Amino acid sequence: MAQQPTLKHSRQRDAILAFLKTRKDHPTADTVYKEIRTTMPNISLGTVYRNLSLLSDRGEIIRLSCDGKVDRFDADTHPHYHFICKQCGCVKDISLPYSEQIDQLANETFDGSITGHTLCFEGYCSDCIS
Amino acid sequence: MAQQPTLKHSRQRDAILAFLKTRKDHPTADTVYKEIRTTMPNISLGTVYRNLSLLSDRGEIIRLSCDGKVDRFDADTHPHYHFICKQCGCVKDISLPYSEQIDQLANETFDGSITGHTLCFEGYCSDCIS
DNA sequence: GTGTTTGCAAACAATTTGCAGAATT
DNA sequence: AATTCTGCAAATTGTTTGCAAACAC
Repeated sequence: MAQQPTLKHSRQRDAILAFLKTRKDHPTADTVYKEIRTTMPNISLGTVYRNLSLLSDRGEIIRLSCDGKVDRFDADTHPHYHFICKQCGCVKDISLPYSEQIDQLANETFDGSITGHTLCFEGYCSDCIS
Repeated sequence: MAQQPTLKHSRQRDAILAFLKTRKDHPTADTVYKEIRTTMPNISLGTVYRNLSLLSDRGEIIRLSCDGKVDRFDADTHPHYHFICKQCGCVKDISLPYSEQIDQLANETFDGSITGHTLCFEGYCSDCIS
């Protein structure tokens, strides 16, 4: 779709990607911003948003829109499912195998072309149950 | 969760629900607003939002957050799956049976309690393919 | 009459964007 | 030197909220 302009290196982008790789809790842009700022104090929120978009456009990270309000980001790019807690809003990975067959199945009766799907479970996380 | 205050009748709410029942394309709040305004010119956008939230809280309609940006609303409240077009953004119903088993399956390895899921397919709709 | 709902406008939260200067190739 | 990238601030978008008047029961 969008042709890629030559990509230049940037300390900021490196830091963002590196940080995301250390986290399994699917941070929001704001969380990324606040964390990175502890080691790189003048990074701006705009830069964080720009790089998160750039990275997810290039498939180096995944953008999650589970809750319909805040986007979250995941450095684990292999297709997998998520869970969102109705109480605290935390997002976790679900260890079910990703099913390509369901796309075929859906395609059979669909007047168009299905290329993938996102599946988000909801309920209460272990912390919110107790 | 939230205790229900006695519900009073409102022409606006009736109109919104009636309108939604005539549509299968999962309109956004803004679409609802613009449509209703053709027959009820001084309805306000705030009222539309308030009633859409109220109706979905009461389970009379469903709020869809497929694309992570705009919410859409559906008067068809029985659990079913959706499709969103990567090109034009239209949202359509998918005629796959809703699977309760998948929640059980996910629950088996999940440290918490899963109560449901939302599944959204993506790809290109018939109009965008040609 | 009491309490809910409305219209309006202002407030809000998340995200995007324009621009001049800094960094990368 | 040519471009991309950054910081900053202002702009945009979608949605929520406070308030006084209007409406429903």
